[in-house]
Amino acid sequence: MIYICVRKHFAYFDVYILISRGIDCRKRRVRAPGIIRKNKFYMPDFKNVRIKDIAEMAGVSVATVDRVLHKRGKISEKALKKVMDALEKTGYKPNLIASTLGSNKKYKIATLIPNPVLDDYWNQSCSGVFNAQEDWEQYNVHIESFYFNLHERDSFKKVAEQVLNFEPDGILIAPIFHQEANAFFETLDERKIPYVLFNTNIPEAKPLCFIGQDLYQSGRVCAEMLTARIKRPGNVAVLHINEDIQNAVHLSEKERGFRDFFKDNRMDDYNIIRFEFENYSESAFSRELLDVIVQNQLEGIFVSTSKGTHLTASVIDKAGKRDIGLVGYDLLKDNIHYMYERVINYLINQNPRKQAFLGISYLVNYLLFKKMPPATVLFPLEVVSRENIKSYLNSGLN
Amino acid sequence: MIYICVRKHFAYFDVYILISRGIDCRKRRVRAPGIIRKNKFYMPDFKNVRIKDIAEMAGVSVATVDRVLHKRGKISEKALKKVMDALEKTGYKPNLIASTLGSNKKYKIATLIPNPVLDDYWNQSCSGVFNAQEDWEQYNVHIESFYFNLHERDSFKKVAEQVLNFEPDGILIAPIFHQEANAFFETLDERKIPYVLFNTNIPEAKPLCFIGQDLYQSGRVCAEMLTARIKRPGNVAVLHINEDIQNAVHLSEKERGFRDFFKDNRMDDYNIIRFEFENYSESAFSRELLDVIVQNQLEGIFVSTSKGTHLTASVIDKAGKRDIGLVGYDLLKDNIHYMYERVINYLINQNPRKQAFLGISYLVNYLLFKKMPPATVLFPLEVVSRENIKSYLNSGLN
DNA sequence: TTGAAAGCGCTAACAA
DNA sequence: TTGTTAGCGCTTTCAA
Repeated sequence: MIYICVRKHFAYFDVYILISRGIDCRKRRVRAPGIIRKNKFYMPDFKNVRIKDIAEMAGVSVATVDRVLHKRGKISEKALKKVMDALEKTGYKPNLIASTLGSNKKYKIATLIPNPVLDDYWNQSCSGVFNAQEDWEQYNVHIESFYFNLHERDSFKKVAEQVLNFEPDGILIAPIFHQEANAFFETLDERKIPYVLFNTNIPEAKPLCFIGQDLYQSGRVCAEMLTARIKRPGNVAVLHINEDIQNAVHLSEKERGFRDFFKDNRMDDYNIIRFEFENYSESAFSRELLDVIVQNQLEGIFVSTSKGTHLTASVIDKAGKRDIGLVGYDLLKDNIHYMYERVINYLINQNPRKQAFLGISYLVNYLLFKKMPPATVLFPLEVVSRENIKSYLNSGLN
Repeated sequence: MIYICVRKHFAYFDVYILISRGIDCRKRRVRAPGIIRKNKFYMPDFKNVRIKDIAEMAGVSVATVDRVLHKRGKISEKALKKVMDALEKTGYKPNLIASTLGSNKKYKIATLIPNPVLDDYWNQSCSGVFNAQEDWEQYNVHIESFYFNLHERDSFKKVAEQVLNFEPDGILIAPIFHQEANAFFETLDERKIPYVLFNTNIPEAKPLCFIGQDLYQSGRVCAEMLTARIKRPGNVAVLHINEDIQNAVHLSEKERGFRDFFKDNRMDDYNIIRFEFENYSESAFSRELLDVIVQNQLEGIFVSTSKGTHLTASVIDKAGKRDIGLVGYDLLKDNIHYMYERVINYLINQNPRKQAFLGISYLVNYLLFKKMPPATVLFPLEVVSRENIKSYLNSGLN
């Protein structure tokens, strides 16, 4: 039980909280006597409840309370009950600052993502990791980045091995290669190493959290924006331009959303055609795509990948076909260029930088403060156009 | 001087750092012997330099080092030099966590914003404050909200007085009333109370930070989206619907951007007409607006305020004029409704919740960790449509 | 002008 | 199963 004793002292109140066994636990001189709501004591100027207070209330030691809080060691039923009671009554919240300082642990976090050198998209993820690194270095967390080759499954396997050797306390992973990733997750689950997934979801995995976007809905948004741009209905192409088939599911979800938008809005006067380009040389791609455009008299194009977006834009630009609507993904350097050039009309921002940044934050908060992240975080489907693109480029990680 | 002594021990290294006077300050068994860069020692697994280390290097006490670090109290030239030297050599960085814990200070933050009861926009700001409150309460920061009446300048003055009496360590302000706010800022500057501005910028003020949006550009985005929606050029209206003229500058910036978009894109086939509605009763407003719509054969409407957006939508809806394009502001409950109802086509999200949340975060980080926020934070101009609105509603404060 | 020492709230090793 | 105690790195009071 909590008893409160208030004595007026000029403009102030002397406040005592008497906790259980009649112990005068605290005394403070404050401006207002505070209030009790739901059996809990609230006082603006007042100290928070500490472990020590809980211990005194429950008639046990701080170590016992600590054991209850962290579910470690063994505790008698009786002690457990008393502590839980006190916790409940006071609405105890741990002081995370004291906790990190006290534990004085060092945490190692690994990232397992595609090599940023060859791909601006992953380069942006990378920069998100670096930003997080700066934020957390004072908290005794060390982040080590491991990069695999986006085009080689074996590279993923090999680098995953390196990550294991690093013995991280947590990992941020872009699980591009479904199968290889799954094998890796098994090891992680065994060793109880928590991991956060981003960009690509793997349904079988049991990560701390997945960070990404709703791909189906993202396809719908692209359809919405593309049709807003197109003046007269006609042929519309879905282009899957990727280096490997790994992304198959990923991309077809977007296509499904894209097509459903037309269906649901009864836009029967549009004809949607699908094309895939895989492992093409640039000149071959250029030729093929041009063929597609001319032969089908395309009114609009939806590209399902970020890199594919500027590859397509480049072809359209060279062919002088700017009247074709073009919608794609992400604020890559080249995409930004073609947006200003009015070749690309809309970009959906997948925000790789923020995805990575948030992933690290979740990991750190989990390790340091035992704070559980949400199981799934789906980022907003940001529509970027010529007029608002700068506002996105200038805005940080807020 | 820093001396390092490394001894190989199987796969590990015993590392000693010998700091000045030959004191063996630390010994750790680590995986790699670390490196020296720019005369500083870096070691992944290694402890940071502490005040104690500096004190030992300089041959003084920790108290003296603390005095140097915080420029408080008097120190002899000699001691100062020695400490500065050690600080320099080691690249000392304070442990902010220990610092906050040690000082055990309590911070009071006040918010000075319009009363949330009557306006969903400010209600959302409010909820951002509450979210921040939850995040920070365990860190000994107490947030007190002070509300003024959006329609009365005097109320701002009065409540500002109350804020002062509360003696806050920092304030978050939505400075709706230009003049009154300026007077308030003077007092704050005098008393050296830091404040963060959000929503409305006041050029003369010297806040810690301003959080808002680029209003001009926001008007341009609205024009862009509205014209994407409109099928054939024609009359377009700019509607300023507000309860008072205070927002004048605020709103005309948006209008300027809106108009410039048409100019810059040579869309001469559009005719832009401006209307103001002030202090109307709902029925009068409804009648007047309907008049405007019919008489001008409007193709599209741009509403510059969030509340005005659903007021307009309601009129359009009742009149069954859904073919008129409508673009406005913010994810207010009523706006969301009319977006699903296909009356509103696009909303620009000003994100009042996040603006307030971030404002508090900046204030707390400044007070607790001496972390300086950016001078200006302009939020991205988020385009919200029927297809991506859910992704915005579901996403939290990330 | 300086230093010793007692906190801040929590953790964890050790003893009982 | 429980309690005691010495940290974590910094601040701050008090005495010298």
